[in-house]
Amino acid sequence: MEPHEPDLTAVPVTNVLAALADDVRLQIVRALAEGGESACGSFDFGVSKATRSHHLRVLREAGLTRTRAAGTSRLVRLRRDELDKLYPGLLDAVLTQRPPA
Amino acid sequence: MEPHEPDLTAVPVTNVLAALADDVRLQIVRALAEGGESACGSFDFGVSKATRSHHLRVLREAGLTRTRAAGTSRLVRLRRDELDKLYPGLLDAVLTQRPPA
DNA sequence: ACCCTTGTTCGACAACTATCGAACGACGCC
DNA sequence: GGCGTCGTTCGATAGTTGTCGAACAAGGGT
Repeated sequence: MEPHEPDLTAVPVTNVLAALADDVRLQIVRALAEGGESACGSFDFGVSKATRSHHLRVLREAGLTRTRAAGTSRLVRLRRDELDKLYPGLLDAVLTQRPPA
Repeated sequence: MEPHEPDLTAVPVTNVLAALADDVRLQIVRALAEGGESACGSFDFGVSKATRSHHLRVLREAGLTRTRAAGTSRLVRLRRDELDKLYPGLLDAVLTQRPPA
């Protein structure tokens, strides 16, 4: 089964934005941006593994991440270069933690 | 009744992104970015006026636009300065028309 | 071979959202 | 005052999405 990793240019902008417009997924993206390639299991944000798997699929199908198998785990990484090339400033704008004031 | 125009810093990023993650709303935002302040009625993107009104409210409540009454119309404008300050690069990244290839 | 760990998939369910027509309200104009 | 325009709000509906538990599949270790 192919991992469904689309060409980023083929994904409508609205899909990319929708993928980022969820708190859990944004936390995943932040963790990936900071920690680099990580196993799915490392994202414990208070949701079940079924839900986590769902969110990872949404991110993957929106062209935001790539996944590869590694033993019994799967390693996920941000497609940062492509993202920055196609949407310069988007990730930076979204990832930056804003001051609470 | 106040027009519900929140402080941008009080709006969660996910709300801003969700507001942009819709094709109709993105067209509205693009039109505003190009044409400046415009009347609600100038956005005819194949939806009813009820739906248009709904989308304009979503944009307003996400802090993306401001609305003011002007006679029988209402003029909407993009809060571009604030947006660019708080999320530098976001609008630029999203507004740029992608090459179809 | 067995089991444990890691993820995915499958319903199911609740919540949200985009859409519409119709009713309503506000304003300007004749 | 009366009418037409512009826009909002209401109620309904169909579709999408976030969430879960349970079942399943694939690997690694012992």
